[in-house]
Amino acid sequence: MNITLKNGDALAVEEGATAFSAAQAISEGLARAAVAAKVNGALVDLAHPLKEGDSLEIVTLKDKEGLEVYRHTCAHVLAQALKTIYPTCKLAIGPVIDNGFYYDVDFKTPITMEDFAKIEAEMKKIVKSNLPIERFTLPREEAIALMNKYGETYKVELIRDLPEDAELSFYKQGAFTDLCRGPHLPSTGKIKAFKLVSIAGAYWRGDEKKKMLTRIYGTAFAKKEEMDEYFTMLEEAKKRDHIKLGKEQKIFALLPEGKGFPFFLPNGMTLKNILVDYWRSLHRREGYVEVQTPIIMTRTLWENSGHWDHYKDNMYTTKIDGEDCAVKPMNCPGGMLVYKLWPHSYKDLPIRMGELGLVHRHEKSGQLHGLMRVRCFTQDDAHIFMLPEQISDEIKGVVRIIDEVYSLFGFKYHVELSTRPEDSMGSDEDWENATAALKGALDELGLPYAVNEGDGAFYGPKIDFHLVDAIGRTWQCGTIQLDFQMPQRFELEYVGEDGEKHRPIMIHRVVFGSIERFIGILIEHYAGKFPVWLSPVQVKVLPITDRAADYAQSLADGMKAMGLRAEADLRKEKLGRKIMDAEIEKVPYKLVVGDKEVEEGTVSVRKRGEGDVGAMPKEAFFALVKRENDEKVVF
RNA sequence: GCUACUGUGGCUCAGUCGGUAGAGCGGCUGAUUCGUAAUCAGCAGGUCGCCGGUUCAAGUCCGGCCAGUAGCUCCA
Repeated sequence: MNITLKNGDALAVEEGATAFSAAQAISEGLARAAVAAKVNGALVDLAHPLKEGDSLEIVTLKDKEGLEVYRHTCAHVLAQALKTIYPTCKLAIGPVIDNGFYYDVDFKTPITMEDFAKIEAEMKKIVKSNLPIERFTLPREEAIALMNKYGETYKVELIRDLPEDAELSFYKQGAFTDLCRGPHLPSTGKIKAFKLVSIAGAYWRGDEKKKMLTRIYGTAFAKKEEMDEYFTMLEEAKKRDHIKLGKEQKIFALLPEGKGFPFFLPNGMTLKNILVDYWRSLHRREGYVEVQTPIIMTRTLWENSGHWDHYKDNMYTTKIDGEDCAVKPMNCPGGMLVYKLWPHSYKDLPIRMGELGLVHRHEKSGQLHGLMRVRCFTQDDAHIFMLPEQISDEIKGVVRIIDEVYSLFGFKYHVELSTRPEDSMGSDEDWENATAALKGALDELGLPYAVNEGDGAFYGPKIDFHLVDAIGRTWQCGTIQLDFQMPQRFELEYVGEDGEKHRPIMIHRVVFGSIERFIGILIEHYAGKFPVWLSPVQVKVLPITDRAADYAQSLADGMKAMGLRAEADLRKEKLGRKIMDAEIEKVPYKLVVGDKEVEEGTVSVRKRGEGDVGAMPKEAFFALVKRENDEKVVF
C-alpha cells in the first residue's frame, strides 16, 4: 500500500506497517532518530498503524513536538519513580512546559529537593531498563475502575470530567500505567539527559480553593551538552536579575515602607527620563498630542466606565469630602473626559492622545516581583479616536511605532491576538467587529500572529506584542486594544460630513507597556551594560594624579555642556581602583588622563568590554560619544 | 492571597551541640601622587526582621506577625 510522505513523495509499505516501520523503510538512521510521527497532521506514537493513503511525517528530537514527546515521557518516568519510592502518593497531571515538564503529585508526607537525588537515581534505573511503552484504550467505566484500583483519585476526577465520547488512552511502562493522551517514546531507554529542577506548590486544577499539590519540575534534553547549555543560560539569567543589578547599579530600591511601590534612584531616574524623552519625541513626530489626567477621580466615573464592576478588587479607594473616589488603575476614563470637553468634527480625526499615566493596581502581595510586577507604574498610554475607515491605518501606524521602538533596543518580537474573555462587556456583534478589524489590520500588514482565545481586555480584543530578550526569554509589552465600549459608555461623538452625530472608534495602545517594567526588562536584556545613549553615566574621567585633576574636571564639564553624562573621579585612589569601580558601575567609556594627556590635550580611552583602545584628541572623543548618544546606537 | 524557603552592621556573608556577635567590602581619619580591575594603617558602625514563649541562658528551639524569594493563581 502507499502512503504520502511530508515532502509529497509516495512510499510503498507493507500491510500492517506502522509509522516506525515506514521510517525504517526510509532509512535506519531516521528510524533511530524518530521519537513520534505525524499521521495526517496528528501527532501519534511510532507504533501507530498506517493505512492506505495516510500522509506521514517522522518527528525527531530536532522538532519542537519531538522534544515535547521526549519530555512528556520523561514526566512519566518521574511519575513511575515516585510511585516506586512513595507508593502512597497520588498523581495528578504531568504536562510538558516551555523548558521541560512537571508532575503534580499529592504526597502523604511532603518531599523536598533533598529527595531529588534518590528520585533521579530511580529514574535512571527506569531509563536503563529500557522498558517498552505501550498504549491501550479502555471504555470509560473500565478506565475509572483501573484508576480506582491504583488509588489515583485525581485521574478518576479527570476521566469523569472528560466528554462522554472521549477516547481514554493509557500508557504502560513496566508495572506503571498512566492515563495519558500521549504520544510517547517507544521505550524509556530513549531518554538521554534529564534533571529535576525545582519543587513548588500548585493548586489542583489551578484553583486556589482546591488542594495544593507538590509540583516537581524537571527538564530533559536530547543531549547532555544541550542540557548543560540550558543550565548555563539559567545561570546567565540569574546574573542578569534586574533586582540584583538594580540594587548594585543604584537604579531602584524596594522598601518595606512601599510594598510594590518602587523608589527610583538618580540612576534609575536618568534611565526613565531618557526613555520618556525618547517616547515624547517619537510620538510628536507621529502626530500625537499629550495630556495628563488626574490620578484620583470619583467613584461615579469608574462606575460609568465599567471599571467599578470589572476591576474594583484591584483598585485603591478613598474618600474626599465625603465623596467616594478611586485611584486610577487605567488611564482611559480620563482620556474620555478630555475628548468630551469640546465637540469634534470628522476633520479633527484621528486624534492621537498620549498620556504617560501613573496607574495604581492592588496586585496580590505574592505577585510582586521587582520592577516586573509592581503596584504602581507608568503606562505609556495613548487613546486614538478615529473614523471607522481609519482603523486599519491607525493600527498599522501603531505597529510601525512598536516595531521601531523594539528594534532600537535590539528586541525581536512576536504577535498574539487575544479574543473575548468570559468577564467582559458589550454585544457579541461589537466584539466580532472589533476582532475582525484587528485581524484585518494584521493580515494587511502580513504580520504572523497566534490567537489567544479569551485573553482580551474586558472592553475589547487586543493585539499583544511579546518581545524576545537577549537570552531568549519573552515579555509581553506593547498592546493595541480596540474598544467599542468606552465611546458608548461616555457617549463620545463627532459631527460627520453629513452634519449628523456619529460615534468615534477608539483604540488604547501602549508601546513600552509599563515604563518601570520595561526598565526591568532592559536591565536583564543588557545585563546592566546599557548602550551609551541609555547609560546613566556615559563617561568617567580618571585622573592618575592630582596634577591631572583640573584637566579631568574640565573634560567632564565639557561633555556635560554637550548634553552628555560625564563624571570625573577625583578620589585619591590609584588608577587600578578607579578603573575597577568604573567597570563595576558598567560605565561605557573610561578616560585615563595623566601628565601626558594634560600636555597633549588628549584622552586615553578605555572602552567597556574592550579595555584600553589607545589615545585620541579630546575633541575627537567628544564627537564620538556625542554621535553614539544621538544615534541611539544599540549593541 | 496560598504553599515552601529565607531574614545577622549600608552591601555580601560566617556564626558548630542553645553559653551573650565575627569577616570582607563600603564609610570616616591619616599617610601614600601612583599609567589600565582592589595602597597601607587606625576608627566608627549590630535590641541578630518584629512580638511572644520554652530555658539558669535564645542569633540558634517553639508559636504568631512583618518583609523578601521561588512557584500557584492573576497580570503591564
